[in-house]
Amino acid sequence: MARTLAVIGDRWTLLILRDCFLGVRRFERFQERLGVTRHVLSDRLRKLVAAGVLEKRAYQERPPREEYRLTAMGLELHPAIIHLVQWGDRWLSDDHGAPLQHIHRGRGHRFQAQLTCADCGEVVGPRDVTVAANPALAQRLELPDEGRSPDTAWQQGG
Amino acid sequence: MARTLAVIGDRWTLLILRDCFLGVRRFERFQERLGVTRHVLSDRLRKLVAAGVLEKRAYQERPPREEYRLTAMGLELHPAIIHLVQWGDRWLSDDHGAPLQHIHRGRGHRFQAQLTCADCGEVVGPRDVTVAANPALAQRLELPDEGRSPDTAWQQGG
DNA sequence: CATTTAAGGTTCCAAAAAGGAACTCAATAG
DNA sequence: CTATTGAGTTCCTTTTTGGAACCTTAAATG
Repeated sequence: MARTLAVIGDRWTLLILRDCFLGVRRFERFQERLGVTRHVLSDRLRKLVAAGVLEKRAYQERPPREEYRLTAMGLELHPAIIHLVQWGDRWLSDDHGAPLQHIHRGRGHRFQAQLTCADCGEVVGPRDVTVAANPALAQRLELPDEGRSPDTAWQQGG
Repeated sequence: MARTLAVIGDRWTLLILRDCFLGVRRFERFQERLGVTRHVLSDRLRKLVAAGVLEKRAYQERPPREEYRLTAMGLELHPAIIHLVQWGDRWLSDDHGAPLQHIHRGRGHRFQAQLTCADCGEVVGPRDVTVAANPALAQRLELPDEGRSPDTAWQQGG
């Protein structure tokens, strides 16, 4: 998580990426849509390119103009971004609901995100996922132990 | 997305919530695990409680001691957090891989997150989801139009 | 009784990041 | 020759962080 946040964990980066998924590619468009200062936008785009999340390519040569596109790495942020957006739509909407709805293309109905296990296809909730130390590594990280195992410790019981 | 980021969009909040899902509940534990300054931690916890993502409850009265737990709202961030963690594990791991692995409890195998449609159960990728203006709202937001419709504009097509 | 320990914070000041507005550069349009 | 567009930089002010010390309640120790 710390690694992920080092790349996308600041006030603007996820908004930039969200706009990328909506088709925005150009500096001026990001700037006018987000209201971020040009300075910060320039910095964030440069870092995203350096991290491999976006790539910069010329879309014309005279005059030289550049655009930013999601790489394969960037495209794989899609599930996380969808879930974050839908969480906000669900819990933080004002009276009228979200301004945009997600649609499942090819099916035509509304798209509601759901987390499943790629191996067995089951829908999973928070209590269905637990963690284990990577056997390939020495134990670098001590898990907290306040009398419960970590897999149940999040529960509201008590 | 802007609404979501107003709640969870800073350098520390998602790390705090990740630790919540790992069973951490107490101020001191967050502080020692994350290395965040007490000042910032105090501020973030207060804001998360105010937003309804965490709740503060006493776990003993003499001396008074408090702990922080995920609410229903907070628990629903689980899919987003899982996806973010797995994205980092996949794209940003050093040579040895992630320190922790996710396990599908009750199945016993590794858990690999996958985004599906809650309506029809299909696995969906970036190109399967599109957006439409909420019909219940006037069109407040102009989508970018650089010669493509937004649903295909993200594609790498040349 | 004075001291120490523990949890859960505040306060204060220096350093880093973000906001705002103007300026640059290259090329094309009028 | 002047204005415009796209994509940035530069400079300066305001906000946020980081670091370290201090405070409070209450029990435990000597």
